Amino acid sequence: MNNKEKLRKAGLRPTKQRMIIADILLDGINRHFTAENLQNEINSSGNSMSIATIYNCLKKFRNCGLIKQVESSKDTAIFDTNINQHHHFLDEETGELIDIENDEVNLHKLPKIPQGYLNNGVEVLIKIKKQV
Amino acid sequence: MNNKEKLRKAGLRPTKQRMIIADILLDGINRHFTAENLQNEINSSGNSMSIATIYNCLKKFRNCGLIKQVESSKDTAIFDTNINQHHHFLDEETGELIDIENDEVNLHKLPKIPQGYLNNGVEVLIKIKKQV
DNA sequence: AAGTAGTTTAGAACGATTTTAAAGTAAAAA
DNA sequence: TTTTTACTTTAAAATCGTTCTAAACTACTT
Ligand SMILES: [Mn+2]
Ligand SMILES: [Mn+2]
Ligand SMILES: [Zn+2]
Ligand SMILES: [Zn+2]
Repeated sequence: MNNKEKLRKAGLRPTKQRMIIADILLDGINRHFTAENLQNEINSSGNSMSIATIYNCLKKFRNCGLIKQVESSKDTAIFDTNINQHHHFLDEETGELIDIENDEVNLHKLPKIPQGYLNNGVEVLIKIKKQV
Repeated sequence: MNNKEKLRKAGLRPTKQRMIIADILLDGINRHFTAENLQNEINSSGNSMSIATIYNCLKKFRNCGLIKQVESSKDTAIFDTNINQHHHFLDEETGELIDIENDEVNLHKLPKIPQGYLNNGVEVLIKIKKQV
């Protein structure tokens, strides 16, 4: 399925801008990135785009499940092209995230989900720091 | 150990403002809160404090390990008085966090820590959503 | 082709957080 | 105790990521 079809299937009009972003993000290589990172990639690819459009687009892509947003205590939103359930290493010093595939973690015992709620995904974060 | 001693031990001068905050946060009851939540509690206690001081203080407390900051994709920082290693349920709709004690989770299989790094803490986040 | 609903954009606005710089306070030195 | 020093608090301004506004544009439908 090409990117135009992916956008259509997600219910999004394949505009020029969304195609530019899809071509960058949906190339099968997983990455963690900010809106500014993406704008730099867009610029490097010889295109340009308003930051408002980039935010609009990332929000749409996220809400359609084409990308994810990572939980982060940094003040800049971090997005993730790996939409499979997976986990992360986090170097808190640098903010660097490294993917951990789902089958590399095994949760043996899980607490009971609170009354009236459903489990909607489990994420493991392993904080790491550089060895001295 | 009283709060004045706790601050001294953490290397912080026990100023009037830090004592007011310590009296609210270090009462043994665990909570998740924002800077604004804390300012409201300070006001309710008959005191008042500049928001800059509240941020200064929260940063110092966090860096000293008296409180933690939670990983969150919301744009407002969320702090946690539970400084033990523990986990969370997160209702993504409301942002509500519920503590999971460390012994309620058992990680059977963990990936190898990347070369040159040390494990610096594991956090499990269980996203939950209200049952329909 | 014409209509319409959705999209892009520059720039303004917003909200959380940090910075500034001056006044105040706690601890150390005398 | 007084003096000195470094640290802290504050209001206000600045900063920065993100969202909003409203006008121009474009994709899709009729
Ligand atoms: Mn965040
Ligand atoms: Mn912000
Ligand atoms: Zn990832
Ligand atoms: Zn907690």
